[in-house]
Amino acid sequence: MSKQILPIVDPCDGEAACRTPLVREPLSEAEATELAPLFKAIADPVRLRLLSLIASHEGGEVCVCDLTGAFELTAPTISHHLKVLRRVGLIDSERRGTWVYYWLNPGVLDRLSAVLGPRVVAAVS
Amino acid sequence: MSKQILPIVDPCDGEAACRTPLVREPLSEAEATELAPLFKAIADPVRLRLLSLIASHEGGEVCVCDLTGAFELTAPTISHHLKVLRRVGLIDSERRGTWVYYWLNPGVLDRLSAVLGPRVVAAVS
DNA sequence: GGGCTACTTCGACATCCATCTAAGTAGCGA
DNA sequence: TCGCTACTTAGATGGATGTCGAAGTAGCCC
Repeated sequence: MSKQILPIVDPCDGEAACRTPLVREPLSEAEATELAPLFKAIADPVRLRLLSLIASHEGGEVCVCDLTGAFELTAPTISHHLKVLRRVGLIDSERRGTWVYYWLNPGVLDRLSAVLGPRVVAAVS
Repeated sequence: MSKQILPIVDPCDGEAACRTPLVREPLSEAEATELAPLFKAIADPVRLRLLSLIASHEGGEVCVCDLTGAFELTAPTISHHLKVLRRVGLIDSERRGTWVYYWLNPGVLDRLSAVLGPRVVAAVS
């Protein structure tokens, strides 16, 4: 009846900041300098919603035209926010004909989650 | 031999933004407005390191005097960053005699991690 | 009380940032 | 090629933010 927690997935690129949560040991200056821009990118209500709209969308990608309608903001402003998210690698985009599609880059969000939290994907033997 | 993932811990205060990760369904405007300031608070390399120093410290609390030495910044600047972290509820503090001690407020960091990530603490039957 | 230490608050300043309008680019269809 | 749609880039602007020095507050000890 003993509980056993076995981490089986580490969606990590091998860096210490990914493997070790904030709470386990002090973040180095280099790690903090690398992570801060990622958190800064999501530290805006519009970008949080954009990221969520993109990440949760059926099919994994969204046309910009589907995003602008969700906000009372001009198209350049939405474009600016998308650029911020793209610059830090959270999302990527491609033009296909008239439209531009955005999708979530896998792993990056998981890494941020892993830095903050003690939660681990676990399996049982 | 089937893997089974049973969430046993949900360090959540009951709000939707906590239970449901960003990737599962679109964040509401209210949720995004509430979460953004929290991410903004940790979206700075100095505050990330401060938070990590506090969170990972033996005994759970740290004297400010132990923090200032870790940075090449003036005391007012450190004090300012601590205030930012405290304002959003990530940390709390108390004066005991000459010194002021800071500690991590439980749950808040877990909640942010839960919003970003699909990772769940799991147990096995 | 006087002086010392440990912070915090205040005020200033330079920089960054979210937003807008206007203008630019890219594809499509007539 | 002309016009239309779908963005993106450029430039401007008001507001937020990180940092500092100086001053304020709080506790301790002589």
